[in-house]
Amino acid sequence: MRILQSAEDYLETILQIKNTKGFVRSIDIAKELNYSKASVSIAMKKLKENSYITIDENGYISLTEKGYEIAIKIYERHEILTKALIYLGVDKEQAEIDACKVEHAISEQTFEAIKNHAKRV
Amino acid sequence: MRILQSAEDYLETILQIKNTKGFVRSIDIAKELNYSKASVSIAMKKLKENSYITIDENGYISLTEKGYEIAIKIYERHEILTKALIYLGVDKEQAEIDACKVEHAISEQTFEAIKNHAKRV
DNA sequence: TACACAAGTTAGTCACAACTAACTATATAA
DNA sequence: TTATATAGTTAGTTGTGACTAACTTGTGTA
Repeated sequence: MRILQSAEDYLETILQIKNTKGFVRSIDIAKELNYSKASVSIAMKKLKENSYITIDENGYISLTEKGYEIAIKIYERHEILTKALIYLGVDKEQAEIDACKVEHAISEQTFEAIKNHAKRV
Repeated sequence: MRILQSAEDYLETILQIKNTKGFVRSIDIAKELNYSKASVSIAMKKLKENSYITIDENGYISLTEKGYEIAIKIYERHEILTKALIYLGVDKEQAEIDACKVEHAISEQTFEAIKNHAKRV
């Protein structure tokens, strides 16, 4: 499983729910992303098969180290890109939406360049 | 047909080939994008059906007004985003790749904000 | 006990966008 | 004239990632 945009989104969402709610189930992800239970169920199965997450006997989801690394990377991108766009004058909501798309699209090099630039100005 | 990323890419490529080569056929697009002839053929059929392009009896492709508007928008984004990334220190090649993804992802508002910022610095 | 609700799964469907293989049509060279 | 190369089309396939409908399973309450 090469990591696809959708997998990155799921992992980021799992981290974000974990941080705010303390625990993560499929249903929490479905509500957060506005997806059906079935879609999330299938996605979690794949993430589990590929060792990005574990699911305990009660359905509680945890990130593995491998999963966490991706989640935190995307999460950091999300935060920084959103702030950068807001700084440039974009509405908070639009900044969120666009950051969420851009965070998956850019290379490490481009992200670092943007981050450094943002630090300077 | 809502305009999808792939359609934007095709229209931008048509404009770019037109500008450099003077004329555009399906095969030129296939070579430029590294797609099969079949894929381009099907895509052109859809773009024609939805009045983004016209195709004359010899297979030469032209943008309609509607198609040109999208093509030039994406083309401008591509140019400006690429330059901006290079300015920030990203390799020319990587800047091209990332600009090509980001150009489809961002809203008008975000692009204008980036453009204005780029002008200032 | 029986019903109801919440959470999760499975099966099957759909749209998108690429692919290969095999075909047609046309123009050019041996 | 026949063979070859170029351009384009059609049919069918694949992978991704969403969907609905219908099911199970577990828990808590009348």
